[in-house]
Amino acid sequence: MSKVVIGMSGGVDSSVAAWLLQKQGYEVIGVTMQIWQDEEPEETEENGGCCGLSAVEDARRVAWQLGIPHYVMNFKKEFKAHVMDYFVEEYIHGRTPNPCIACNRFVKWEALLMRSLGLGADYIATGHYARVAQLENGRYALKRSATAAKDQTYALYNLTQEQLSHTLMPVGSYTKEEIRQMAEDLGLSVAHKADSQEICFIPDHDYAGFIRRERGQVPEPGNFVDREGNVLGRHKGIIHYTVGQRKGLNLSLGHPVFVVEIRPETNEVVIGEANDVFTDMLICDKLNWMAVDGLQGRERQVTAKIRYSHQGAPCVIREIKGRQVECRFLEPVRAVTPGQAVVFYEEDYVLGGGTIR
RNA sequence: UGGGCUAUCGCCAAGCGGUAAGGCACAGGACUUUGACUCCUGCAUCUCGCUGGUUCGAAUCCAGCUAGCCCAG
Repeated sequence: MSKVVIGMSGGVDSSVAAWLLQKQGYEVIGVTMQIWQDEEPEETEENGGCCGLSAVEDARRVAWQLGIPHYVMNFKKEFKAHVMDYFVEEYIHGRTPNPCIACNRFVKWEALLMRSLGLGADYIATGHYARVAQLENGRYALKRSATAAKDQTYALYNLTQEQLSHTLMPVGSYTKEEIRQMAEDLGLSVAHKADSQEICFIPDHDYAGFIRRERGQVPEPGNFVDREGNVLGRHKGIIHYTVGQRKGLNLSLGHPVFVVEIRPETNEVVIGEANDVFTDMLICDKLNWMAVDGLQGRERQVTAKIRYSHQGAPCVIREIKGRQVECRFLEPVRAVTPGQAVVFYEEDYVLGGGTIR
């Protein structure tokens, strides 16, 4: 019997995932990762399923209901190094990070998988809405979940072949509604728990304040300028902004204006009209290939997602010097943002992805 | 200290005697395993620079005052 470690967040999805694996005949071991929470989870408020504060208690209860062992593993060091520090560093440099992607690659997989294999497990599993498949070319690739409404492959594009080969994602074949229904039928206490959302390690949503506390320094105010260089006003420091942003600029120009570019070298935030935030090209680096082993010099027509909640847009990708990929969209896309991930899809498979620069 | 113009929500701005449009900004909510975008709701009532007057009724008419702008000195 194959042994699988399931990462249990205390949410509905991973809870049902554990049961599905059990039903499929695996020897299931529940593990909840402690990544940023304080030792004393006193604030047991409803805080979502991914990595909320009530994670350990809820996960333990579910494991007991399913009759599987449950352990808590501490990954705070890894989380701090690969997620929190990365998050702060990106903002300081005027980019907009996606902490969930880093957390998946380095904490949920790299760290948890290594420790699980060390414990004699064959696989690790999660409650993500995605599917893992081995293709005819021998490579492993993520396949979109059965429902377009809930697909989390974007946040997982950075997983390696090694990691994918030891990964199971049982809920990827179902809809969110079906999963909730199963949880209810099983009588799981977390059946109606709210979905997770927002940055888990910044519950108050004040990420600028978080960066200030982590860095111990206040971001420098600077100028808002238009594309001609005219000064339009003062900004609070570049960490407060991201490309495409409208709210919080405090600029009253009679019509809505948006951030079109952040210039860390001059500490300027460039402001433009709604149209100015559309572009038809982007360049990305730090590529991770999945369904294929690189582009081998040829161009490919793919569908690219430039943010988590993006329906995807058709584009042509090709390799350029410096191990980078150029992506030309057939129709302009809104707010291409440095630091965010671009993920390429062919059919329902993740071809690969990279970091927008 | 001659003449002219203007003073309505944080910004812009409708209103022209009948009981304060709208946009931007801002706040709250929805959406969302990132940041955003988007959507919904709210946002001047001892109130329309101040003080009086005319009128059944004034932000809207009249007078004076104050402030700012422009043109002349």
